[in-house]
Amino acid sequence: MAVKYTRPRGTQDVLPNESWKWQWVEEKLRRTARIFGFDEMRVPTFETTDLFSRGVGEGTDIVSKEMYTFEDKGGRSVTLRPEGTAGVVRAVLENGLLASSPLPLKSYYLQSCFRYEKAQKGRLREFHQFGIECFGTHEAAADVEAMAVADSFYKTCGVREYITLEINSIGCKACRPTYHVELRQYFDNYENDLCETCKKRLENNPMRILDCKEDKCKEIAKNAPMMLEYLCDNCATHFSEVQELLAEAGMQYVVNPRIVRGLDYYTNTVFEFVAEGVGTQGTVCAGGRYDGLIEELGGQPTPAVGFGMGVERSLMLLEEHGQLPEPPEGPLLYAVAADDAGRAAARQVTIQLREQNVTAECDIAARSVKAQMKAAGRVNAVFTVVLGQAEVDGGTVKLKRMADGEEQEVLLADIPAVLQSL
RNA sequence: GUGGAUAUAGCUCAGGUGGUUAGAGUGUCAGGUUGUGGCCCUGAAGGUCGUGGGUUCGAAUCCCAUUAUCCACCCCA
Repeated sequence: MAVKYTRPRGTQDVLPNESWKWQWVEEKLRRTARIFGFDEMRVPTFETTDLFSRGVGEGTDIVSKEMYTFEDKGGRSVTLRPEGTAGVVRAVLENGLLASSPLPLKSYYLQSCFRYEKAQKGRLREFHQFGIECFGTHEAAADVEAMAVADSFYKTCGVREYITLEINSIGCKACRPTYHVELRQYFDNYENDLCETCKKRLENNPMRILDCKEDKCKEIAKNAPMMLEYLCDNCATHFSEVQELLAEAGMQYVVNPRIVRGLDYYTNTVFEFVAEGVGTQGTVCAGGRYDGLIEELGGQPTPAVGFGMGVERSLMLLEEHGQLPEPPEGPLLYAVAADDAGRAAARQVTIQLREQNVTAECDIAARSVKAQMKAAGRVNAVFTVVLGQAEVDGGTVKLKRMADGEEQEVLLADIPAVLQSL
């Protein structure tokens, strides 16, 4: 009796006919990172639970209700990473990189993350994030370089024009508290008109109200004081430097004073790349500065900036705008066998080509010539050759170009050389 | 966590008011004579109609429950 196994909710299979898209995007991301001088960092899929509750923030939705947390056999509480930054920071500290490697330290990652959410379009429980982190400088140039990585990636993919870069500053330890007081005072006047969740936010994190999607809250928030008006001199200067450098780099952006990130560690500059029509999940890449996180996780106070980019969402965006390339070519040669002598010859040619790093295939399913030709067409083979006793005896074969059916006669022994010269 | 929709072949879907062996397209495999793909033609395989109950002589079809999926809210990448 067959039990049917289905994949867990919110997960996805990438099938053979789609995997090339992933590889293509991944390669582009890695290449972009390399061009900007970021090196890959690979960290564990799970970490001590505490790292995330500390790093991401006890009060955030991610930590309070979306983590895949479990106890291992040793009784330790571990968690599948819900985001990339905390783990990277942990690794950087644990390996003493801030003391031993040249600063700024620039690294990137491409990995899956896990969040226990109700799945929908563009929102999965296991999803993939590309991200970069830059440690050791508080300069605005670092903020802008981070944004430039994403900007450049989207540009080379041909979708930059469908995406808006929104930036904001949410202040620092010095100026945010005063703003919070002001903000709370403002919202206190409207407390009864706010939605239920916002009433709670009023206590915990009043800035989140600015971000609320409820009409009534939006209406109230319209006239609320903005963080930008309360930035201390340092933050204000920093923010205007960011904008100058963005302009200098020719990067289109808009200031959106309502951007509030959902992770606690952000300070100062925050930004989002927002696209239309990726489900309702418009944010395709988001990040900012997190000058307090390293200290929070036990390191020396160190400024840092980075972002996370949703790979699935970016892929959806590329697909939607027809910016994915044609599927890759199949094997350069498919050697078709007509009889036993031909089978041996086909295997031989295939082996030779593969040894020379040329993609080649032959039938391994004992199929008819016609079926083999069909198979060759299906795998997108560039050339085919039919081998049988006659070819083996005569030593010449017809190399057929599948695209137009044109055949050229070559020596059986010359096939590798001919194909390699193309 | 909240709301809405849907569940029939690998995929996309038909199957008025319940009635014999549940269909199509596509995909897969095999053929259309002797050793050649894409088009065309033929055939085959493939479904306990999500699952469990109920109504009925009889349920893919009506009712209830359950599960799953999708979409949206929340939140986020």
